[in-house]
Amino acid sequence: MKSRPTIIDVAERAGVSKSTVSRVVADDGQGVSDRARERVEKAIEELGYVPNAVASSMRTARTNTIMLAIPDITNPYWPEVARGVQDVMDEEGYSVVFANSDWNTHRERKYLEMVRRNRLDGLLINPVGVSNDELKALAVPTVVLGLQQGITDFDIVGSNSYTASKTALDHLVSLGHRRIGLIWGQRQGRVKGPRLSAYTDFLRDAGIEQDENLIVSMPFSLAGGVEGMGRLLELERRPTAVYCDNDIIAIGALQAANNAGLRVPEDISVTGVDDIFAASTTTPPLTTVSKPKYDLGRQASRFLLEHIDQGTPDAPRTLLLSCQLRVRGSTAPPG
Amino acid sequence: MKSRPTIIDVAERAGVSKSTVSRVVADDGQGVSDRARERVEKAIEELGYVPNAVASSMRTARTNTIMLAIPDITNPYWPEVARGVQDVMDEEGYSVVFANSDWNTHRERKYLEMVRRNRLDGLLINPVGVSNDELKALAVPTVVLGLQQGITDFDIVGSNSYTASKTALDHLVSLGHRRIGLIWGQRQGRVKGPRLSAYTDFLRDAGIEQDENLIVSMPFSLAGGVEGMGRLLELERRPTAVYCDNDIIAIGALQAANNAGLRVPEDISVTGVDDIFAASTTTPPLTTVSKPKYDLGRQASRFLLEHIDQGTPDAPRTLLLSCQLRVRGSTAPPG
DNA sequence: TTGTAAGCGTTATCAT
DNA sequence: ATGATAACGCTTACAA
Repeated sequence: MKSRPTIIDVAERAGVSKSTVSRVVADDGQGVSDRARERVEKAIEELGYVPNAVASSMRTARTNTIMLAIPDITNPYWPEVARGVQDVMDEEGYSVVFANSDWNTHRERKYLEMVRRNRLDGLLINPVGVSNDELKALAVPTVVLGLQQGITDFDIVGSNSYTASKTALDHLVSLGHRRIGLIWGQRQGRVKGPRLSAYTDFLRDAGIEQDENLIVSMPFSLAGGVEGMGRLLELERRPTAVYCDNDIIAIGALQAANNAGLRVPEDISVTGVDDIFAASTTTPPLTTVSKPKYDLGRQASRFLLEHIDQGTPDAPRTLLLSCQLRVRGSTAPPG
Repeated sequence: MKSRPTIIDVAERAGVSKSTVSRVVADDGQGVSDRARERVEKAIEELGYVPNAVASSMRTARTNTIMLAIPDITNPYWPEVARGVQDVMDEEGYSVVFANSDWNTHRERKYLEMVRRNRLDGLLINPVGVSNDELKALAVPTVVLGLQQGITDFDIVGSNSYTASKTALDHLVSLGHRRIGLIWGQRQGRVKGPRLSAYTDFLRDAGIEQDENLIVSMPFSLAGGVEGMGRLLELERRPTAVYCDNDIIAIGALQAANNAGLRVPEDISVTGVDDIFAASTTTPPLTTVSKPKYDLGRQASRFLLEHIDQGTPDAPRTLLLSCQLRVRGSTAPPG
């Protein structure tokens, strides 16, 4: 049971030095005679030689591996983002290590340490607890996924939910709605939410009277949506439409409306945000604001690769991809 | 801009040798005096030393990293499996690299090569094209996810869909259905499907007349489900219930039934397999066979870790986790 | 208990 | 165009 052939075995077999073998493997178009190249390639073939990336990393201080740290791959929002990341990294010959922080700062910190120990080349992160400074202390090329309060020194790639929310609200208003509820998702004390300000700003600009009672704050879950819609339906003056902070909440709201014997959209309209798969399979299918999830992953990856190759640029950029309103069946003029 | 401190820096600062530092870092409870340990720990602290895993791998020939190769993380079935893998690997200090083959054998082969180059410690794979022999040639601890035809030399962790299908069929029959359609998912010429045999076997055992027309084969997609249900509804003698090969197909079938003006479950019952998130949010919610996706990931990981730690066992095992029937709203006695 | 020293498989520098 | 040779940072016999 002899172990894997090394560059030396190849060199011996080809009758050249390690250096030459290394040169043909690197394939930089460096100076190697055709004759030498041929013999080396033949030897590689015969021995089934596969270069040892670990040894290479040792010398070059590059691992060609990055980490993607997100809260939870099980949340229907993330797989597409992950796929975007995966695809561009793959093209560029990078491996991507996945990490699920589970909204747990402690776990998240462990991942940062893993990045250091394993000398990963970069980090793509949707931070749930770590600060701008901690990220800075990591001293590794980093791009942040999603708009985050307090992130000032890194490139950020997110989506323009402020504008997107306005589009959705505009859709509702143009249908004739004036009394619009908001089920707003609780983030753990971070971003107060472009979506909340979009709501307030929009209503003000549209000259619609604001009503504190129409705003409820709920966890990002089906149950949160159910509960939130429940609250809204208890109101004396019910909303005719409800704008939910994400699709999962919206689906919960849809269910609550159904359970209360209301028809959607005839009796009440509902909209969500994200456009996860399940949003298209409800009855009625959910009108929602589609986030460019896949592209978000791709763009963030491109930025990260730039940082890795060309060093972190002087001024951090914020790239906001635009969202798209997908009008489906859950919205209609007020009954 | 000095680079990261190495074990030598720590040694110097603590006034000991590298070996000693290495010993306290390894923390094997090896012979190290309390005094030495203290000084080393202090030095590590002060310097902010983080061991270089790459260098370590170089010596130990272990990377503490495995690869999870699946067709597509975007398919709602996989994220939970991935999460299971992630969680146990995390506990054991392993990183997991993700790879999406996209049902492309070529891509899949590239991933196998990546496993070699990067000297990964193990592979968890749902093979889409590579053969048992190719996997064997990899010579890396491997566990296969999902029952696969032709895999003879590896541990397999899957779910008992044969039994599960029978349970679902039994549910339908006990509700009174006798004419049960099957929308069967096309795999790329691999497993003919325990689900198909389950169907045939079950009907035979239940003394129900078989009808070729009730079996249609479709791609694993929403469109496939729509189309499949369409075919079934064109039949002179329509089925009163349809058993679908997975939830996505079932959801498509549900939509087709709705579009045809049929009520589910009053006019026709529908069941799926997998229990993806969207299955619980349709109207009516889908009765389905729930696969132990998370556990599947966990179990497969445990097997893999055994192989890594104790070497590949003599006889490959096949572990079939059992599925659970989830009766929801899409099934009822025939109208 | 501690230290010395020999690798691990590459890449990069410097001669030739 | 090619070859010696010195790192890279760690682990692990073996010696002391």
